[in-house]
Amino acid sequence: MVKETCLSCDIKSAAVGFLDELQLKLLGENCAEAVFKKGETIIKQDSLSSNIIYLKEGLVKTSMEWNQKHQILNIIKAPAYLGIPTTLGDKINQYSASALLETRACFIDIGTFKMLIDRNGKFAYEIIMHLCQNELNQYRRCVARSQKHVNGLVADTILFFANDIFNKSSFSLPISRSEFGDLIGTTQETVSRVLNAFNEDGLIEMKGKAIEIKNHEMLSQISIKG
Amino acid sequence: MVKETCLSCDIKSAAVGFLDELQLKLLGENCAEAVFKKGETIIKQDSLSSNIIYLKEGLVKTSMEWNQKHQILNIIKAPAYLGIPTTLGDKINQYSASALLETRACFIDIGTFKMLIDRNGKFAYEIIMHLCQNELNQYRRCVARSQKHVNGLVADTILFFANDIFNKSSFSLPISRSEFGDLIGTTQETVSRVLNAFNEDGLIEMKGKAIEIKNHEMLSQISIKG
DNA sequence: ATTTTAATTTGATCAACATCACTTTTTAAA
DNA sequence: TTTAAAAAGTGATGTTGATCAAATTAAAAT
Repeated sequence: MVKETCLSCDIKSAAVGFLDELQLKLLGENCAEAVFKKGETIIKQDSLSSNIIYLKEGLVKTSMEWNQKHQILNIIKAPAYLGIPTTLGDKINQYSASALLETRACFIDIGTFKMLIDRNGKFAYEIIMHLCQNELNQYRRCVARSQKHVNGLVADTILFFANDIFNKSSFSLPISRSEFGDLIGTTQETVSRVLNAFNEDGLIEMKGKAIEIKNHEMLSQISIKG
Repeated sequence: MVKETCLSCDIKSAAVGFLDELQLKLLGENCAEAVFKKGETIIKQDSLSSNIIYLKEGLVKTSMEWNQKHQILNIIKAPAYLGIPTTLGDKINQYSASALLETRACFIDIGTFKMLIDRNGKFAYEIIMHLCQNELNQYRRCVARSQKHVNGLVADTILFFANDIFNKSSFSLPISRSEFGDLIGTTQETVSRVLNAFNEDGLIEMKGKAIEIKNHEMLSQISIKG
């Protein structure tokens, strides 16, 4: 198998787009691609953080465990970086990441990543922008989660998958009811009840994991009102 | 009044510590210091974001408003940067910041800040580290807030002020009961009740805003158990 | 000093959602 | 195909903390 070089990669991140040929070569020599099946762990909380990860294809959740409970922090769709905060911010991984769908990921050596930040200001700036936007999103999620009621949060999540992840109003939910609960800070039972209520009311048409949005308008209303 | 130059500033950030003389001069020519009284707004949500702010002295809260309710995102003690995510991540400020105590702050021109990132890799790397650590803290706070009960959150907050902000077990709470509620996602009534219960039980000694921790051990237990 | 305004406390009631217990359905394994 | 195991649905009950209402205290303003 011929190793794909970063030079020829057609799904470069915005940051990598600013690297020159030499830097791309350096990156290519210090990264490795791996494929994760649905459910497989990519980053394990409490293990040593060792690589920056760039997702080329797939869908990933990040989650943090605390007192046996765990909470989903984020759902990340390729192409995107994964785990920069936990890799650069701490020696030990502060959260886990696992594949929600089959996922292809490049593992980039930290030393190389640091070197690129050091040598290429445009690269560094793109990484900074990315971190800033991430943090803003995190703030928004956190505020929503603590201020909206479950109906609003469930509506939010359905719209999130439809609009941001799958770009269509009909999709297969890539998470269980229990994970859905971990994402919005509630229990699987409550998620089940709310989803079924939405189904009854004709807002969505649902069979198992298959969801189709039937009333986008009403769902947005519920999302906004909370 | 003689303008204090960044060169002679003795509370430089770690990042600024990596700047050379020329870059320090550039920074000094493109920043301005201002003093905010307790309660004054430093960053206003929904206004245009225009400067990176470096806090030299004081204490600040950042908060996000949504549906008339607002939530405190963070309490930031000088010396520290303020508002990098909202300034670099969006044209419009996504959150507000206001002084909890009298605060001295340097306003740094965005263009200059970007230039420093571009020209000095060590500077950029320090900023990146700072953003990463911030994001990890934000994750922890968010998980705690949605998984702990109010007793645990109130205990957390008392310990936070004692350990991280004032470095002593006796201090004057720089926020109202209502702000305390916004910080942990509850109401002023609930905060009042819990604080008074802690007072009754001898965990703290409280008179108005003055708080003294009497039982550090027990408070930590409550904080951990949630 | 007195009035006004805001912050805090306290009590009573209520609603949202968790928890528990159990059934049903789906998926995976043997 | 059958069995086992996980996921999802449903009802009954309970708890936490919100909400509403009012009193008290503290802080500003005149």
